Amino acid sequence: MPGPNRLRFAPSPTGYLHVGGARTALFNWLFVQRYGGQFLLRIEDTDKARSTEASTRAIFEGLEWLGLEWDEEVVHQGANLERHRTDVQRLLDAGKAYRCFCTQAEIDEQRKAAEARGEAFRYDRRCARLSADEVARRVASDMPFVVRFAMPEGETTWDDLVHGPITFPNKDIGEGDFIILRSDGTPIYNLAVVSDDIAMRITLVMRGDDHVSNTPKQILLYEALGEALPQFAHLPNVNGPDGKKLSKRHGATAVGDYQHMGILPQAMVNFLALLGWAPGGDIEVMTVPEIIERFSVDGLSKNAAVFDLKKLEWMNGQHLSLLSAAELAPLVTRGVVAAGLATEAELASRRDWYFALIDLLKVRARTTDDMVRQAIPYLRDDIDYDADAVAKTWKDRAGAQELLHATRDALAAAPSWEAQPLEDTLRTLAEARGVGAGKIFQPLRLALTGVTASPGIFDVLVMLGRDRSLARIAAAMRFLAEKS
RNA sequence: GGCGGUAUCGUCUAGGGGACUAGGACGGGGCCCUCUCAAGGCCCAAACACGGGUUCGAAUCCCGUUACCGCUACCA
Repeated sequence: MPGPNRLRFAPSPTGYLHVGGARTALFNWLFVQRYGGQFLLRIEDTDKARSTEASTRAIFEGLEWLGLEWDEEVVHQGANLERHRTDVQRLLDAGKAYRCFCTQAEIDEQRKAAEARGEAFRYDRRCARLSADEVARRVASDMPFVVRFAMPEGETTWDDLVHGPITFPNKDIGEGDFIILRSDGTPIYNLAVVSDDIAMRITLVMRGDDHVSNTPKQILLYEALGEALPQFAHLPNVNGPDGKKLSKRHGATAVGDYQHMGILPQAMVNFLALLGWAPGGDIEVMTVPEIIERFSVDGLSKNAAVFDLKKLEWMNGQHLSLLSAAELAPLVTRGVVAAGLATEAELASRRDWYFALIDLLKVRARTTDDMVRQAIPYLRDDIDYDADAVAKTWKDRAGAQELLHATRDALAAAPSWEAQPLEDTLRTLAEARGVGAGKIFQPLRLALTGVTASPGIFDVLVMLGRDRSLARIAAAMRFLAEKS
């Protein structure tokens, strides 16, 4: 096999980068990382009406976030119009394509008639039978035409890297002699793709399953052009929970949405990689280098996969735990600052404390957004009490008040403000009062954090510090006094 | 309608003729740990779409049926 692998991801810039596209890009990238070669990016912007600059940017941003760096310059398909026309001309010169002067209305009529007869429509190639003189005369008189590919007899087969051999009888490919050049002189998708893949010296076309029926057309085009064929690999679709193509109706579909939900790019990559590929063993949580090391085309599966948000969140939690506080800090800081909980400078000024907080929160969070939410009691001066928690934990207001009072006195008298002495203090208090330690911890937790779920109570006390802890308890007592 | 693709627990999948009383993971249920919540550990429920072959033997190979998906444009 000559030359290095050259693969490309070729999205059309008609929206954001959705998870299916990201998965396709990822597999192309993984193949190159694993087997060597180049991963190229081509923007298929020949449909001017639907293509936007903003969505091109969104695609770049999505790929960059995932860490899927591409090689060489980005190719914009729209810039290659001249080559596309030249390739059409080559086909025309070689007699592999011909001008068709049938109007849209005529074709529609034929199509309708065929349907009425219950038959599949196929172009009757009447224009292929026009004499050279007649064609010249019509062209000279400025009669509009499209260029059609002259479909050969026989059948077209390729050995798909994921599906194995796939064969199409040529008579069943599309509507017969398909159009390759519009009457306005612009190329149709299949021609543009082939022309570009040849120019980019692509050796493996790895794309979504929805392209399998385009493949025989493209193979025929390569052959008519006298060019060597690349290999093909068609990845199964990514569907929503109802088994239908993933769409907005299913919730977040853009990779950017997951970034904003606090999903880690490495978790997204890990999750996406497992959608349609399996390493073979029982390993699931992997770093990107581990995925690359294990990646193999043999592990690609043929069947469509359903995107399961629950599993993504679980996986994100796994990756969160894998990262150090230092690695997580920039991500969490962004959220903390955006939520107006603290400034970057404030966090930097007590770095050790901040990192300790991150370590405490990361194990009980599934996203970085969760961490920001859970960090609130430690960053704000005042806290709100969760209504349900108050109703349950401080049900007996007078009793709770009295208990908090005793707790505060005990804590205020603690020999030092560290986890172990604080634990000894509170357990001694519980014993003295003849109650289980939990009976003291929960009301205290609510006073300290406003909620019933938090890290261990001694860690909370330490994170809050002596002054703030005692102040919180005092505030809770005032709250209870007012309410009773 | 035609053509193509796919078919293992609810979901992601392992499995490529005997190692399958079908394994792992998410999710669900239970227990343990425990100051709560997570994390972690242990356990439970849960699948080879159906029908024919081939074979001593089929989740694995072949054919058919069914279901689902895709394509069937002067969209990409």
